[in-house]
Amino acid sequence: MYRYEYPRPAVTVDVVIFSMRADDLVVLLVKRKLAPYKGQWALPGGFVNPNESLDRACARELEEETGLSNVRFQQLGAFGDPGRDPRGHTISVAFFTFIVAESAILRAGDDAAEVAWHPLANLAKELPTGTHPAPVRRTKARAVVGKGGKPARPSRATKKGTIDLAFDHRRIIDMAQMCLVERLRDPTRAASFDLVPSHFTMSELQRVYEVVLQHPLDKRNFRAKLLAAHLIEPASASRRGPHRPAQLYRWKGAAR
Amino acid sequence: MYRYEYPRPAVTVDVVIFSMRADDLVVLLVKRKLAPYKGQWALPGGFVNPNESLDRACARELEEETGLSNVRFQQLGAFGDPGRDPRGHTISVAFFTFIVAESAILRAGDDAAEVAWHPLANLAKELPTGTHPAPVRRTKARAVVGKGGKPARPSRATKKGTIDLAFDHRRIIDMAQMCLVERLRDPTRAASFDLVPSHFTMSELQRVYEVVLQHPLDKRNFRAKLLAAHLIEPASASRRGPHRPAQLYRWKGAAR
DNA sequence: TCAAAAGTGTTGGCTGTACACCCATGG
DNA sequence: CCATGGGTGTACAGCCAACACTTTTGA
Repeated sequence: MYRYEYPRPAVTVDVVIFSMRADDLVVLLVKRKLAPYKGQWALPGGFVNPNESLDRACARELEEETGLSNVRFQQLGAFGDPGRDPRGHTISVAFFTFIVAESAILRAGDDAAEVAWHPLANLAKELPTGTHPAPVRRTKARAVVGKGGKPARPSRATKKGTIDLAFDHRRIIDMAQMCLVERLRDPTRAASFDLVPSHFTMSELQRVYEVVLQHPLDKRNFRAKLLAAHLIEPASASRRGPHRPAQLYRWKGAAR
Repeated sequence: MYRYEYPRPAVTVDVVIFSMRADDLVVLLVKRKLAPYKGQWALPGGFVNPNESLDRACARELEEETGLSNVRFQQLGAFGDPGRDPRGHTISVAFFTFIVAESAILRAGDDAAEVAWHPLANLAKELPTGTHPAPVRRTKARAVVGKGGKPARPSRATKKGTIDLAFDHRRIIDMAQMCLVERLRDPTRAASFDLVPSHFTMSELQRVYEVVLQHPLDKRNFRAKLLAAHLIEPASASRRGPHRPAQLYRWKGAAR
């Protein structure tokens, strides 16, 4: 038992980790082993320890619940509406980032019954005041890329199979997504995310952009803009499949 | 006494309110009546009450300590490094905004011995790792505006008269300033601040921009850009001093 | 030789920036 | 009539978006 002269809200951290899988923008979620929201999917996160910085708490909770380490985050903001946690007044500081799903070895631990990537499209939308909105549902695994220029309209029918998240985590994810899109517009800021493996082709990087921004990009413009930023440099050539081999690039300040 | 099963950090809010006075960018500070940092200047702020949203806590604390109300904030982020508060682990959620100093009626209350606007230039700089940096000191009340294009270099000598702030408040102010500058670049976002009174001339608004951005702007470009955004509309003409009268404008969605 | 992805330049529109002179007023 | 700030337009540069064909490879 811990005693304080004045009441204190609890403080948690929550982590939004985006990635791309099969041309879908996905988020890393854990299935809660404990109440509240037992059995529901939620963002990895948990309570901040005494004298622990927010960044450390974030890294620790992520490691405990998903097995991931060595991930660099950006702070998204604090969420403190009363009622956002049924256990009582809880303030959550949210962080977000983007990593390469393939390089992430997941291991459910601690309060997590399960860890998995979920396409954003499969998550039930937050009710934005008023009627319950139709959940987004894609016709195919292939994302909006190449769909014409505008994001695909979600189908109108409330298809079941959409996942309701615990707490206000859907809202946090929405804000993180907006923030991610914002950062991607500037290549310099975008470079602080692990959008692609250490060595990558232009097309690979471009595909990530297209999935996150939800619209197709022009190959030549993309290439030109990125090279103009002088953030990447050529490495050695690759080959693959029945195609012309592509030039590999790496980030300029890269250690490996 | 309040008891919890696990230890909890304390949660506070801090408010950075910028304004312009005599061509200086100023911040609203309170002189602390209580320990820690008793007698030192600090941002208005304080502990979050049970079941109080962060925004409400922010508004309440501001009102209690400075007498200001009806101020709309933007969240800056959470600051939670252990050691930032000598009383123990404390997480602060910071907010910021810009208001018109002239329309603000200040009244020190609560834990504040005094409330006052302070030019940013008078605040001691944060030590950025390494040697103690020279505090900024302006030669005149006139800010950097018209100084050539680049911000003025601070003089090298550690002039006394600079104010050391409590806690990590200097750092918070620095981040808030960066964020404010960022927002001002887009007129749409800038409109969410009270940069000028309800009716204002182009020059008045431009002067605010120049003080915040710390460099002079071109009159014609400024005017053109702002009118192109369709955010303001002409009101009725004014006159003043021995000059040609200036057109008054107001924000388009404005109530009054 | 075919399918599939890689690679490559130019153009037009828009946006930002630099720049100088006349105007209306009060004193 | 003069000092003071108000008001106006144009020209160039850089950035972004649109656009189509050739190249290289494996099958």
